[in-house]
Amino acid sequence: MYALVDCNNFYVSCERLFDPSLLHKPVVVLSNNDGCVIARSDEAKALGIGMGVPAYMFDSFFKQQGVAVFSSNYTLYGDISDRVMKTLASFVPRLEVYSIDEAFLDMSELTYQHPAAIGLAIRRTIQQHVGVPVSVGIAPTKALAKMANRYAKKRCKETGVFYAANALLLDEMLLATDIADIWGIGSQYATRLHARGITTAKKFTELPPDWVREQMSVTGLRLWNELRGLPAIEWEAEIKPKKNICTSRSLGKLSNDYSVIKEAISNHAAVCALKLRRQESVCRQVNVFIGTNPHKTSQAQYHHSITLECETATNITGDIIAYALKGLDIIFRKEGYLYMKCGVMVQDIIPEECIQQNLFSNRCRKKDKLLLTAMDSLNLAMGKDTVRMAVQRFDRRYKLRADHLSKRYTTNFNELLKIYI
DNA sequence: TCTGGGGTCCTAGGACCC
DNA sequence: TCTGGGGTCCTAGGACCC
Repeated sequence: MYALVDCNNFYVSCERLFDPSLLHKPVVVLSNNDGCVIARSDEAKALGIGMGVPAYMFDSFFKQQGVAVFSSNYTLYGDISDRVMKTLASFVPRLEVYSIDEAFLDMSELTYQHPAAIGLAIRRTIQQHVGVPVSVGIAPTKALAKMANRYAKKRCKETGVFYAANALLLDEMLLATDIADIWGIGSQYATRLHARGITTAKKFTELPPDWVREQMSVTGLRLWNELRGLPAIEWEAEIKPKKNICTSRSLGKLSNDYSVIKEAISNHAAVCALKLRRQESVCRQVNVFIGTNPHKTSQAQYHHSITLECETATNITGDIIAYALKGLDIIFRKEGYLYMKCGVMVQDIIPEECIQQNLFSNRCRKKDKLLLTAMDSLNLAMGKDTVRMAVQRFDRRYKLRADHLSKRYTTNFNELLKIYI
């Protein structure tokens, strides 16, 4: 038996934590650069604000309806997420953190307690210890637990917990779940299934397996088995090292200033290198990409990327920046284009201890490593941009929009919540 | 009348997730 | 002025090997 615990409207709940006046009011959180809506409170959903809608189109609507708007504050959300996960871990021997606001719990060893009672206890404890509301779905497989969670949000608003305890309840849930709301069925598959008259999860489970395999590959077949109660999706308790690491951002405003883009690419490359070091990996390829604004169809479009092979697998900031800038130099076209976004991706990632030294290199890795360790620990202790490479500069000339940013209440001493008495 | 039978690796593209 | 930023897995087809 598995449980899926999911925080309700997570980013919104994080903002409400430090401003209770936001409770029962429409609240939205925007993506980076205040681009589009990525989290909505129930009240905002009820106003018809869709997921992913461009924020600028709703400016006046937000004002008119009294919608509270926030820029995304990942420092805050990350810290609240850690607290939720730590609390969840205290309930079960096996926990799989699935995303910033969701985790699977293996309930199979907790036979001395009723699963629904555990679900209720989890919800109560998280509310009390962290302060964000969660929903709990409990069922025999991961895909069914996902579905049960959704079902709990819709049908069990009071308790926030749904336990698919028997075949009858499972069937009820499968019948009530739209095909498009199944985990693993996106818009493409939903359309294909609809065309065949498959509208509910129940009907999906009644399809012949050969058809599912042919139309939706082994992934679809796994899902089919899962929804019939047969576990087919693996349990991933430990966090696996990433196979690709990407850092990219909008530039904040359109630009074709090579030196500004160079600065941005250097910063993205440095973050990639740091992410590599954190998971004790090195990469053998560096990819750099730039692009104009695809929404501005009236303007000339240019999207290009290039991948460079590293001489030796590396996670050294200076190396990754050098490769990225070399790539940028090759793909950058100034005349006629205005760039909106750029980024760096490191690929072909292997564990740090597997580095094959280049036979002709006289590089001293030990020295590099000492320098980077010093740099990382300084940045950890004194703020993330304290020590940086010269090309990254200190006078950021590109800046994301974040006009509605809340404080980093839980992670920065200067931004603690102030209470006046 | 008639052109083997295995493999592996890589890439691009398509689907999905949060 | 203004539309995010990450990831994963699977498949088909081509190149190449013996």
